[in-house]
Amino acid sequence: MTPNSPSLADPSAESGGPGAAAPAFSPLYQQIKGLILQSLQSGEWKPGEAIPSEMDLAARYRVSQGTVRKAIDELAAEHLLVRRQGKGTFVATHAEQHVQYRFLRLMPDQGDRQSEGPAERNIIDCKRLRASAEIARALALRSGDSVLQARRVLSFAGRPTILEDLWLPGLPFKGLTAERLSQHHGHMYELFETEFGVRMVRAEEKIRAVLPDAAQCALLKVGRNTPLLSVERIAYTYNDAPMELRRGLYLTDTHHYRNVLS
Amino acid sequence: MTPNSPSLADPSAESGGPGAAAPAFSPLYQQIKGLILQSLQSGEWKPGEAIPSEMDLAARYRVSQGTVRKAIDELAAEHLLVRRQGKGTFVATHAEQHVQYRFLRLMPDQGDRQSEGPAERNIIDCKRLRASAEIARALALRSGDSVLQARRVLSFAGRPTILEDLWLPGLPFKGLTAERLSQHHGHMYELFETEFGVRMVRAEEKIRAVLPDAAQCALLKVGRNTPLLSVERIAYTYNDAPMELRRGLYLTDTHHYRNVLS
DNA sequence: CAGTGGTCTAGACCACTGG
DNA sequence: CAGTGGTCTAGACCACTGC
Repeated sequence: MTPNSPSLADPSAESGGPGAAAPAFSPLYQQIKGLILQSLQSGEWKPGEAIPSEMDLAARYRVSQGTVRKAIDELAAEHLLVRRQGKGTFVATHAEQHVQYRFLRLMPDQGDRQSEGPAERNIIDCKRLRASAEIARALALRSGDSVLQARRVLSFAGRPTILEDLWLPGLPFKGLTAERLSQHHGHMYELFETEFGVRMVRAEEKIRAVLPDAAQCALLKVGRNTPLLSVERIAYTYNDAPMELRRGLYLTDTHHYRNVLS
Repeated sequence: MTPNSPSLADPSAESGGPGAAAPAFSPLYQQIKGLILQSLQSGEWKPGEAIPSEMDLAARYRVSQGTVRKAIDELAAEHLLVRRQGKGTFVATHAEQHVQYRFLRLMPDQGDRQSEGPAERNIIDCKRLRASAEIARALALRSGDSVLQARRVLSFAGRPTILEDLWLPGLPFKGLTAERLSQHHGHMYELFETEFGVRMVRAEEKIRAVLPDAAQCALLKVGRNTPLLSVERIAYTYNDAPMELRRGLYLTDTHHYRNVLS
């Protein structure tokens, strides 16, 4: 293959118009990355499974192993793939012990999550309804589209600590019910993966300090003057499609939201 | 050089004892990375300056360009170096427009920071004192060691929004005064870099929701029942040495703390 | 032992910057 | 135009896993 010729895919193929972008050189390994991404999206390789070896992929795409390697490097850095020396490269999954809490940043002030024990999950509510304009915008739907809303409380050591409301697009999550959620032991994103083929790969959170309303007080068993962390999350699957809106209230008297700036 | 022989540095050199670690194979590029890191710490290459070209470094360390490249790749991923195609590789600095706010995650709900305009900074207080046990622990000092404490208010569009207390180890920041802080226009970490040779490279934050005390209310001009975001930060320089403890109170009625989970 | 990912090299060529 | 980082290749060898 001629080096540097964008022959596998051409991201410069735009609709044109005034002020169209420059020729947009795209390195080979980026194109390979795109092809691997496509296979991940299409479900050719499922979460937890091994993808073909670097040599196999190099042969398949007619490039050198080093080029495939660089593509996989980036996908591994984005946590879409996991490399295991001597074994292979695997599709990342939420059903792994050490990745379980990648998206939950609330930590106990003393000790770690191990010592704290597993969270107790209580589904309060789960129903289908029509998306409001606000929900629709967040999930890239249209107002009135079917959405699934759920509410739950997470408790640590018997103490209610997190109250979460979440909204999911109705179509991809057809068949999800309160029973299904309650019966499932383990993490929600694990269920989404195995039952609905929806893998969350990235999320954005907006955090504020708020005071709870009466209903929230009752569920968290706190007074009206207890300041709470409001955490609004939008989670995305492959190709940046929003797949979940989640609004959490965190009690932060014995826990804190941990963040690393780098 | 013989491949894979850890001849440049030997991280396995430990104090021994029972349960001492295995031989600890260390790849060449990691050793090169360590050497570059040393040059950064020692100030051989200063923030904003270019480091030698990849070819020069390869010759200097007697390895191939590819090995140097991989070392630089990691340092660039950690934001310690910045690559600029056609120009060179530069030591990262806080004195760059697009990196200005890497450590401040508070964003306006509407618009971006550009439209909001620059923050107004008011130094309330700045004094030297002896470290309490708590402060000493956070900064890896001993109780009673000299520390510098400062308090300031940041306002956006004339509205007080952030109240910050910060503690710095006395020794590295000898000569820092309230005047120096007030006169400096621009960012604090920029001042630390240029005036004291202390470059912050990483930080950890613990976030909680709290209610303010009377003094905090007065400075932020809010009522006692206004929930605020409490952000406790420890910032680290090279080699993970803590160099700053900062406690911030953020008003989140028109702003939010933004975080990306990936 | 074969198969996997991980490291290292040497060399060619490309894209970008600035004099 | 020379110098820099960026890409790509081909091949050798190392470290780790599991049969």
